[in-house]
Amino acid sequence: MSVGIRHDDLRRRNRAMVISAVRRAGQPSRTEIAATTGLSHSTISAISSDLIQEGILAESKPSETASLKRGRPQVGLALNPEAAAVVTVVLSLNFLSVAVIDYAGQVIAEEQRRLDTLTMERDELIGECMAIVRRRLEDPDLDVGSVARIAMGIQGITDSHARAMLWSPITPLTDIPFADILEAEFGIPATMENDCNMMAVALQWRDPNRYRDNFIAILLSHGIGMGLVLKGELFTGTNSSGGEFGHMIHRPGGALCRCGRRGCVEAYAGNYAIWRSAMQMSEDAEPVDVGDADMRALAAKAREKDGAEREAYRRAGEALGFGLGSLFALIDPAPVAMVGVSAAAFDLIEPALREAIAQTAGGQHSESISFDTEPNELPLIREGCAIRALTFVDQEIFAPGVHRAGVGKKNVA
Amino acid sequence: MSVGIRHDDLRRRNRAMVISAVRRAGQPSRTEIAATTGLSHSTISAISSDLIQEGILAESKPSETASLKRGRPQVGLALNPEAAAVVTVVLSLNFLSVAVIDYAGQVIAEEQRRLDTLTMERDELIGECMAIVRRRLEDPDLDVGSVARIAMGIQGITDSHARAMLWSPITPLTDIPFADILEAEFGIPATMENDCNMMAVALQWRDPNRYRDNFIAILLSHGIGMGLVLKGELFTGTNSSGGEFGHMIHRPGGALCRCGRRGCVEAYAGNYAIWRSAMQMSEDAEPVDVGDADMRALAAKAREKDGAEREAYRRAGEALGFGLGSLFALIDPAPVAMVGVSAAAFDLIEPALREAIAQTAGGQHSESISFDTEPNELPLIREGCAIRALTFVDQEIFAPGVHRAGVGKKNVA
DNA sequence: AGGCTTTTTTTCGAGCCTCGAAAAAACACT
DNA sequence: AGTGTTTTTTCGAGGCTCGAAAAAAAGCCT
Repeated sequence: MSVGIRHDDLRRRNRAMVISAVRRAGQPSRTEIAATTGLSHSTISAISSDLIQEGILAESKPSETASLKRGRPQVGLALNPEAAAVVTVVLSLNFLSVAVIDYAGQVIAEEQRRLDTLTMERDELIGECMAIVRRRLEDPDLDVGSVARIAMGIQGITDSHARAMLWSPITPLTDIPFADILEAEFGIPATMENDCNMMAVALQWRDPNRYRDNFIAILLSHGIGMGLVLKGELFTGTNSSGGEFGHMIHRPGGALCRCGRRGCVEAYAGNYAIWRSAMQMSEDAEPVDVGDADMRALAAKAREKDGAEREAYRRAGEALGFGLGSLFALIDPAPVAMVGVSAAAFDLIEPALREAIAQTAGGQHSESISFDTEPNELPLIREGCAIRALTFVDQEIFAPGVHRAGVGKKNVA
Repeated sequence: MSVGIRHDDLRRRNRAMVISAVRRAGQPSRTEIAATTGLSHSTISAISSDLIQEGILAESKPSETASLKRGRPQVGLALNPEAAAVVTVVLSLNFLSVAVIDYAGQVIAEEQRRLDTLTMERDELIGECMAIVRRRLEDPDLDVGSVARIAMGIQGITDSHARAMLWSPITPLTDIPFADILEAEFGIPATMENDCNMMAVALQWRDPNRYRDNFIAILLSHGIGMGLVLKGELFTGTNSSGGEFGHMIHRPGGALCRCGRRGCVEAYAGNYAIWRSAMQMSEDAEPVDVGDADMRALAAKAREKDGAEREAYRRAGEALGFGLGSLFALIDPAPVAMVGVSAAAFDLIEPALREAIAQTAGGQHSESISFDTEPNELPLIREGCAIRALTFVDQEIFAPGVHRAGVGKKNVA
């Protein structure tokens, strides 16, 4: 079965545990770390001493409130911002955004660009992505050698190994191995992440109380995406990024979906579907791209008076509700975050959604279903990418299996 | 987050690894174990020497083919059958079955009983279960002290901690904490497992090549159940045993399901649903219990000539296909095992099922979807329970966190 | 038969790692 | 300045795994 535990793994894992504890807590003292990890003070002392010498951690001021207490004051441990850096690249419809983030998680540089993703050629699209990253890496203020990871996020389907974009609504192009391309271009390990998965990662980071072990992040935008966390871990499919919630079948043979099939949840709840329904177009009408401003206007109209607009949102809620109900039948109910422009219209969606859920098996524990909304997905996606990349550095570079990064390599004094 | 690794955990885990390697391989030599676990020969030697002295393992003849080779012959290690025993209890419609199984996995005693589960009172049902277990435990041939675990399996929903039956189609009774009752009665740790989950466990055990990391076991019987294995681990819901595939919504507001809701997959594909449809009864008709013999006759009739019977199976296939398609949209396609009486009629179901799947997002990787059928669910459920219980003994009793079972306690010389 | 080769298993010392106890350090309070 | 309190480091003990070497148990060959 799985492989045995070697003796060296022990230190590796406990090192990773200490780093992770510091990343979570911000400026914990050694005593606090000992408490949260369950390891002894001596062990924490030894490990943190190593990490400080390697330039991964740095001592900082203790937490302010501590000065009121008696006894030797706690010494805070913090991530050394200069220990490494990561780059996030978020590619969304007509928009490309890059950020450089230090090891402590602070954004130290960023750049954004508008581009016409829907019509760009393959080489052009890849070229733009490479160019913007190169510009950031050539910044004289940045020590390129310290960049340890690039995490790219994209709306669409990625493969389960986070290497390639398989399909995306923002471009007709398919199967672009962005991770490999980035690695070849810059010699820095890279991943290609799904946008909704990164939203889920970010939510878990922002509010670990609400989003801990099991929760769902749903992107209500042009398409419908989902990031799913089960047992505290991001759930991905076996071949792809998985969680194609938007393409669960709501009504067999029903409305035409952007994916070419019929009756998907998205064909009722995606922006284009709501628009199509509000305009009283046929369910077979070709999906069209609707701007955020138009969607906001539509929501306003639906709030104003009863009519086709309100009915369109009602149908979207119904589709989402039955979809969630089916999902909940499989995994049991969990907190849900609705993200994206249509999350701002959740007031219009919610009644029908709750009504539909109540008709499903998942509805029986409806008390544990609660919804939160966040209209702006981009900051979440970037934050998720950053956390993904930083966690990789924590675990794979600063706590490697072979004691490689140890003695010799001091990134920073 | 999660807790650090103490030094003692190391031995515990490697002990568990060795035991598990022996259980999988049957009679591996120390060298083989070293190869599969990745641990050194010295470590394996030390651990297996401990385990033999504690009576958990025993040396046996080497594999027969080895005698042809030169060099010191391998000594096979096997589980000591007398090291412990477990009891499995499987409760299904009108049928109760108990087995006592030795540590090596051999059935050493069993007993079966017919009873009218649908009409029995709570005390009566519990009483019958306790009585049959007590009879087996009082068997003079059995050393009661060696019974280390009771695993009970039941058709229906159990809680996620495997303590209680929450709801079951075989009885109107609900919320029976069988695990607690068994523990209180016999002082032996017990669990209450879901039948489909145990089917999945058994399939993984029987054919680890086909059923390894991701697969689905579906019970086609009176109701529709599912056991789901993802990333090699049984997937359960957060509140319940989860995987209520049968109650995903196929057609919102559609046919009446036994659960009282409308449009569930089961309301089209459960035995009662196929029967109802074949008899051209209304979709609102109250679900009735259909015997296995009647179902087999129905399938024969459907094969014989086109008509309402064949159409009923077609509809069942369609519902299952769309349901699987939605499931595959979430988790990506995986091998499927169809179990239960209607699995014998899978030839009637499959065409419509494949057609429906092809219309869903999950259908795009249809090459990786393959179906296997197994008409008889009971042996699978019992086998799953046995493996569950034995694995528990392996991990929690013979490789405990605190080095308790070590020096003092010799179950057997 | 007896020595040689081959393969498996055990033994032994070295090197790590974690832990508990005790010591040291750093500050507040009196 | 002395005392009390809390945090951090130091130190020795005990375990664990590993690699190398030795021992064991065959078959093979002359």
